[in-house]
Amino acid sequence: MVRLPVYRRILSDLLAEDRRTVHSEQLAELAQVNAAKVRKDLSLLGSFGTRGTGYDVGFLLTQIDRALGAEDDWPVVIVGIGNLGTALVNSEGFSTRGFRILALFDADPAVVGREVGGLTVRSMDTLGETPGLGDSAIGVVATPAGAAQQVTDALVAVGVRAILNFAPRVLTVPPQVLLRHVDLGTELQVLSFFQLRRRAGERSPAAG
Amino acid sequence: MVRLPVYRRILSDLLAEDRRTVHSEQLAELAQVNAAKVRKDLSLLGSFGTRGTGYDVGFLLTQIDRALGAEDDWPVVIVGIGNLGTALVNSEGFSTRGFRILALFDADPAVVGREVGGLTVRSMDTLGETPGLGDSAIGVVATPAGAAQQVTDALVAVGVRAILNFAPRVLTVPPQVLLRHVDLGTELQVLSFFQLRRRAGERSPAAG
DNA sequence: TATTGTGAACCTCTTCACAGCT
DNA sequence: AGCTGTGAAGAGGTTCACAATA
Repeated sequence: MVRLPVYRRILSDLLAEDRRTVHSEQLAELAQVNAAKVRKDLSLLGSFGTRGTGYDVGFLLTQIDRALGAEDDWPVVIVGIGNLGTALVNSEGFSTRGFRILALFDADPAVVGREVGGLTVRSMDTLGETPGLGDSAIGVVATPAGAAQQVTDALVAVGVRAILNFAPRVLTVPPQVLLRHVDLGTELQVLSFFQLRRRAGERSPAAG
Repeated sequence: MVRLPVYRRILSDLLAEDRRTVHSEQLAELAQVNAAKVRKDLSLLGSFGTRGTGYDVGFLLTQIDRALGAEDDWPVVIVGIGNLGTALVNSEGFSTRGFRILALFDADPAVVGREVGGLTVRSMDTLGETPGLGDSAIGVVATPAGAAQQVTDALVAVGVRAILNFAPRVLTVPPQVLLRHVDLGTELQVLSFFQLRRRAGERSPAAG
């Protein structure tokens, strides 16, 4: 389920605040969804709640991690170590929860050799020599739009079967490759679209 | 519709390649969706296709822009000018299509005063003095997790009614504020989740 | 002929509502 | 009494399939 990572984030925050238990209504409010949905989602993992009390935060977290494969080992390679790539390297979520950054690549000779987050940035043409880069690896594209497709092809060529694209360019991949696109500008557009619709609703409540 | 920005991105790329027309099947493949869905989505905007031919790329782009409010003016303020914030400032999608970066803020005195993308980073306590910061403004939170809620409260206090959160922390906002969360680590988890499920399906095809 | 636009069927996700457990 | 887990109803989104049309 696509909402599990959201619950995970919430539970993790709750745990940091020493909250031991939580019930579906509270989770629902924090996740901006309906309480029944939370219960249904969580019941998919098994019956981990206690009637009358709620869910044990720590235990639920463990169960979600299991479901998300966070106990597996997912090697990650990041291509394009500009501002965005650097932000990703240093982002907590990229080196925990089963993910392990294997190598960083960049085409720019000025960037190659630089140390970022404890790893040395390597030249793109050494991609094929990366040890541990099997078909379970996830490739992250954080290059400018112009280089994105070429980089993607290179990743696919060395056997990467899952790609997370942050470049503002539509990519094409063979059918066996899983592709997910996060366009930062798109997110902004989605937000303004909802805001627009909401305002329209305010002006003409009958339409709601 | 939440897919319009995706079509927009594709059309924009096609236009850059001098493609003048496109039909629903092609759009569908690039957007990784079904052709009927594309047609239904687009027909919502009006009847802009030509039977037997397809859609005019440039014209369709204009129509999507109109629907997305890209002809409106959306002032954007970004708080947290680290690697991620800097990437956002420089990202094409944040200064085009109706968006206009109004001001940049950071709490770190070492960052305040620095020039990023043609704008001078300002101190957080000057937030309230930003001219043009009405209730149509969008606030972007790109701070570390620890500062995110506090920054959000400050944005809400000065009248911002739409917030895009990139910090890995669940935020709470009053009901009248629109909140959207992009957690970069979450995206990675969603990808690995699908990959996990796909592999499970390969091992036991009966389950699919 | 090629492709759109769309009613209708279908399906999946969401929400309700409550029995069942603690 | 409080809250989960879930069948059933409902809503919304997706896909089919084809008439309409360039």
